[in-house]
Formats: sequence, C-alpha cells, structure tokens
Amino acid sequence: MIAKVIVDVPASNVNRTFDYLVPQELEDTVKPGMRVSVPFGPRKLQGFVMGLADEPSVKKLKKINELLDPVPVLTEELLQLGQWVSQKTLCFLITAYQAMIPAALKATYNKEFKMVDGISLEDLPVEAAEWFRHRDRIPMEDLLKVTPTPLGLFQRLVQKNHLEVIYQMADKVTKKKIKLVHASGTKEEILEHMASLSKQAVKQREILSFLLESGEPVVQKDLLEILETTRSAIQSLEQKGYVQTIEKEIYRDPYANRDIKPTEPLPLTMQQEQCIRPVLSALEEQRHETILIHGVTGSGKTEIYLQSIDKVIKKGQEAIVLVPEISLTPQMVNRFKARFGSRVAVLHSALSAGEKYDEWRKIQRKEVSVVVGARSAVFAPFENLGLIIIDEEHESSYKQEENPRYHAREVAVHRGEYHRCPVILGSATPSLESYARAQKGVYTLCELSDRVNQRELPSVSVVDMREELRAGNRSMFSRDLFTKLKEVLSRKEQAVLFLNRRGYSSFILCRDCGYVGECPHCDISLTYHKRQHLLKCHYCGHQEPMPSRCPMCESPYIRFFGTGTQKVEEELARLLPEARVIRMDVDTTGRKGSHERLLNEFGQGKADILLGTQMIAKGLDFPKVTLVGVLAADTMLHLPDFRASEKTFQLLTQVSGRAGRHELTGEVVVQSYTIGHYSIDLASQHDYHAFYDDEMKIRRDHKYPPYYYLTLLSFSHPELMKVVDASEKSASYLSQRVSRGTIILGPVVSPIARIKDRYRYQVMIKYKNEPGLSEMISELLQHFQPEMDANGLQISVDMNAQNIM
DNA sequence: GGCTAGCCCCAA
DNA sequence: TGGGGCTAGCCG
Repeated sequence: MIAKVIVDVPASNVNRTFDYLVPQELEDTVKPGMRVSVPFGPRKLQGFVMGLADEPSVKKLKKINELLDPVPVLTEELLQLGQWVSQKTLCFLITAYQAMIPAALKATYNKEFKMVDGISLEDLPVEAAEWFRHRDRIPMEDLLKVTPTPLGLFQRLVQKNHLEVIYQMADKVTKKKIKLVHASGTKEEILEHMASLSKQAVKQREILSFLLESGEPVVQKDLLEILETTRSAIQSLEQKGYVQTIEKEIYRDPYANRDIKPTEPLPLTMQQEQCIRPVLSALEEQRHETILIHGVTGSGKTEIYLQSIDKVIKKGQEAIVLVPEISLTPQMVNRFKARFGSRVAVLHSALSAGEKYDEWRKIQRKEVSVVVGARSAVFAPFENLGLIIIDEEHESSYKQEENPRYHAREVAVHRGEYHRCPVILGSATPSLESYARAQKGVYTLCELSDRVNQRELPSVSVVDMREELRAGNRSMFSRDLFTKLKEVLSRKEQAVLFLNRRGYSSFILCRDCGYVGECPHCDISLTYHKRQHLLKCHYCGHQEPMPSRCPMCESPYIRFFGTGTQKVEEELARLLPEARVIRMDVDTTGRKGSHERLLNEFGQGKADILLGTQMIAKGLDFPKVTLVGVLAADTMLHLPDFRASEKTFQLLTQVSGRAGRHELTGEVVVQSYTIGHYSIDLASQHDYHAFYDDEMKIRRDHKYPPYYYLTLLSFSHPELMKVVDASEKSASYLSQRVSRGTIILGPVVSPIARIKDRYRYQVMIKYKNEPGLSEMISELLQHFQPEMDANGLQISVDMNAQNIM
C-alpha cells in the first residue's frame, strides 16, 4: 500500500505529494488526513497523508516511519478545502494545511550528534570527547550555545565517520497529564499494609488512610497539599507496592474558575423574528444561504445567533461562531457559555498553544458542538456542520495578512456550500463588499433598525478641534468633552475615551532643524516608549536610546510629538486628578489575562474612565457608560488606503455604540480636525445607508472594490534596482496578458518604502473578470523562482487584498 | 528547507 | 592534490 504524502517544506519544488510505502502493520490504521513521520532525504519530516493508492508512481520507495495521530487531524472536507485555499490564495498546500490545525501539532526539528557504534571516547579529540563523557547524544542547539561553537569539529567528525547525526522530530506541545495516586489491593489488604508500616512512617500511614477513605484515585498534587508532605512518602509506598501512580490525560481549562450563570432564550422582537426566519428555513431545508444581518449596535444580533445555534444543536449538528480577536470580548464568550454550557469550545489568541490544542481536541472528539473563536476557528474540524456565524463581519482581522492570505468570510461561505448549511454575517456596519452582495441578491439581507427595548441611539456631537485651538484651548480635550467628562464624574457614571493610535504614535522631532527620528532599516519614524525611554521601530524591532540632543544639529530642543495613550493618561491626571483611569493598550495588556482583568475592574466600577485604543471599540457592554469620547476621529482618514473612509465610519459607529446601552442614555463626543467629511458626519447621524451610497459612488469612480477585485503583488529586495527591475518586468508581463478592462497599476513604491533593509515596490491589479489571473501569477512566480532562490528577491501575492500597506 | 554531489579555485 | 566555498538539483 502506498501513501501520498505532502511534506512539511513550504517550497515550490516540493509542493506536491511524495509516495511512501505503508508498513504492513499500519495498513489498517493509516487514513488520509493523518500526520506521519517520513524520511525525506537524510532528514525526518512531518507530513500529511493526502491519499492512499495501490500502485506507486516511482520505483524507489521509502517507508513511513510512524503515524503521528490515532485519527486523522484533517477530515476529508478539510483536505479538499486546503486545496481550494491554496489555489485561491496561491500558497503552498502545506501552508494551507498548517493553518488548519493548532500550532501545537506543528513539528519541531532538531539534530543530535551521537558516537558511531564501535567508536570510543579515546578515538575522539579531547575537546569532543569532553561532551560525550556524561551523555551519548548532544543536541545541536547545545553546541551553538558555546562560543566559539565546536560545531565545525563535530561536522568533521561526522565526515570521518566517528560521529553520526540523528534527526529528531517532535510535536511542539504535549498533552497535559496529571498524576493520580491510588492504593493497591482490597480494603483489608490496605489495612494490612498500614499495620505493616514502621512506627516512624506517619505520613505514609496518613496517605494510605486518606486513599482508603476516598476509595478512588486522588490527584497527587492535592494529596501532597492536604497532608502537607512530599513526593518521597508516595515514592516509598510505591516501592513497597502499596500504592500505584497513574498518569491521566487532562484538558487545560482556561475557563475553569469562572462562574457563569446559565441563561434562557429571550423572546424575540418582530424584527428579530424576521431576521431569524430565513436562517431557520435554510436550516430546515438543509440549504446553503448566506444571510447578512445589518443590525444597529444593541439591536440584539447575538440573541439571533444564540437561538439559531440552539436549533442547530437540537438537530444534532454543529456551529462555528467567529468573533474578531475574541480575547478582547470575554463578555461575548460568556454569553455563549451561559447558553450552551460545556458544549462550547473557545479558540482565541490569548490562549497558550497547549490550551488551544485542548480546545481543538474537544472539537475533534465531538465533545462540543459549538466553537467560538477568532479567524482560524473557521477551520474547526466539525463534520456535521449546521451553521457558521461571522460576527462583526466587516472586521479586517478576518483576513489573514500572512500566508495563507485567506479571508475567513470566503472560507465560511465555501464550507457552507459544502455542508449545505446557512452562513450568517452580522454587523452594524457591514463591509461594502457584503452589503453590495446583499443588494445584488447574492446574500439575503436582513435589517435590524431598532435597538431592543426601543433604547435610543446615543446622540453624537462633532467638535472642530481647529476651532478649539483658535479659541486658545491647546489641550487634547475640547471644552465640550471636558465639561461632559466632569458631569459624568459628578453623576458617578462612567466614560470611555478612545484614541485611535494608528498613524498617531509619538515620534520625535527636532524643533530647530525638523529632524525626525527614523528607523535605519525601515522608512518609518521611530516611536517613543516612555517607560523604557527608548525609540522603537514597530516593523523590525530596532531600538535606540532617546537622544538628548538632535543627532543632526545638536539642538537640545528635540521632543516627542503625537498623542499616545500614555500622554492622554498624564493629561487626565493633571486636569481631573480625582478621576480613576484604566488605560488599555498594548503596553498594559501584554500579559496573559490582563486584558480581561482590566475590563472586569472597569465593569465593577473600580474606575471612572476607560482609556484605550482600537481594542476597546468592540463588543463592550457596560451599563454605567454614558459618555464616549473619540479624541481624534480623523487620524485614520489620511492614510493612503482607499478603505480609510469605510474604516473610519465603522470605527466611529462601533465606538459610539458603547454608550447608553442600558437604562441610562448615552452621549458621544467626536473630536476631529477634518470637519465636514462624510464618514464622520454620517457616522454621527447613525446613517449607514447614506454612507453606503456615498462611498459606493467613490468606489465606482475610482474602480475599487466592490466594483473591481483587487490583487496586490509586493516585491522586496535589499537592492533598489533589483526590486524596480522585477516589478517592472512583472507589470509588463501581466499587461500583455490580461483582458481589456483589467487595470494594472504600477509598479509604484509601497507606502512603506523599506522594511528591514529591504526596498518595497508593488503592482496592483484591478479587474472585474479575469479567470486566468491565478495562472498568470503562478507563471510569473515560476519565472522569478531562480531569482527568488538565489538572490533574495521576495514576491508576495495577495489575491483580494484588504491592506495595501 | 536543507542536504550534498559536483564544480571551481587556490594554496602548498 | 586536497580542502573550502559555492551552487544546482533533488528529496519518494
């Protein structure tokens, strides 16, 4: 029997299957979708079994070393889906498959040196012999830790046949196990054992009597804690054969110590009823349909999700719920856990690799029927999928910005077609792509225009910050916002202050000569980090001390500019010293769980003001928040991105939605330097439809999505000439082949012209219908392959680009 | 991606 | 002549 295997090497020349002989004893167990260990050249690699065959396609065959899974990690469907993803996004097959399984299952490789049989220590040079005195295998990493590294010597010894190299392969993370202790024998025997123990063995006797009483295996750690003793007592009991220890596999449970009150389905409003109807009938008829729910913030989309899932579970099927960067919204997770209890697995970025793996295994073993997770959860290995929900479908985090560059929405729709099940897209501000599809009838459109319980949307006022400056207010708070903040404090309510950091981080500027601190490796200004008093590059990690004098002109008047959250926090402390502020940004939420802790503290009223970046815009629901302030609404508008207006509109709508969600009515103050921009004005009027119409006109005029598809080719190389050359050749190659109506733009310099000492150019392809495009680009990549291998040219392809930076 | 066979080059 | 450095080609 032959197994067709894809090996764990992302390279174009091995982007195909290799045939391996299946050892007789594995013939019954090996299945497509399993991971295997296979010899590849001199090495040992992980691979995926794509299929089985009787006849090999080559003569020379090697045997599979071992199976790495008792059951396939990729289902038949996922194997197919991987091929679809790799075609759609032009990535290697292996890259697509790796994206579908938890990182814990990715192999790690290392090499070890071992003495060849028949060679003794005396045969080796002293320097090498020293290493082998106490162990017979030396991992290569150990050799690299020493300077100068003896690696060269070891390699020479390998050539002399004194040493050999052993290739190791292991999973990244193992299953977590706990040790249980239980007493051997019957009750009578245990009592006998106790009697036979020596008088001094007090602890041992205590252990036996404890185990006797419990009657079942006890967790070793607990046992030691309760009886205040150490492992040695158990060890000596074990030696006498009085107790046994067993290892049991357990799940890490990130939600263990949490008390979630179960909830019951709520009665639906008329509008909610209307929205859930198409979902239920698609479920009933086992029919694929994509349903876009456009519901204002607080209109009860989640309840529709919950009741749809309930129906799916009752049918014995499974559901996937995607939420953007879910760790940010523990409230959302809790709502699903509250309704479906232990039938829910959670997959999000704040979990450790081991925790993610355990949650994933619950799905694989069919122990849960709902998964709530971020982007990659769209690949959850359910086999009887009944529903996929994408909440906040407009979120850019659903697009993966590295290979495979897939969009979770497209994968979801594809899986929905396969399983003949509905897909729900929900948002208060649908992406133009989705809304346009709904308008065309490709998706079913459902509108929820009212908030549940008829609560009013908060009133939004836009403040012209230039006007403030003219009036002599140089602070970052307008008079309006400041007054309202004080009122909120006096009413003992809460406020959320939102700072859109993107494009506004603090850079340093010399007031004399205009020098701006830039990264020596990237064409981007350095960001000042106050805590470490350092300048850092956010792209390559370069850092340098903050200069006290300008490196150009020696002027001492070098300062940092821009408004970071730290600076806002300081200003708040100065202006409103009585206010208790919680700041949330990358600096304060770095540690695991700190995000949730800060939000909990705010929810419990331990602070008056929550100050943060993007991460506080989504899904938060605090009853006492009555004021939302957006400190600078327009920072994003000026980025070189045709979606800038859309993103601004979405963000402002989301942020405004945080105010007045319960009994208290809410207010929003939006500060801006760009007055009269339609995205800010229409967001303040809560008018999505008008925004949609305006923005669509612009997209049509400029031939941007959703009127045109957009593919982006990015070229980078350490030498400017090489990038220019490759990108020009590519652009002209494509121009000669594409159909009329397709537009090739560029090559142009990328918005960030250089990152990590590599120059960057890009070519943009805009098209309505270009069926052969993937093939053309594949050929292009094929053509440049030698240069990519040999002299460091990099070409990245983003079919359907969301981000053009 | 990583290994090595095969090539060239250069020092002795 | 032999060893080092480099590259093309291959891995089943």
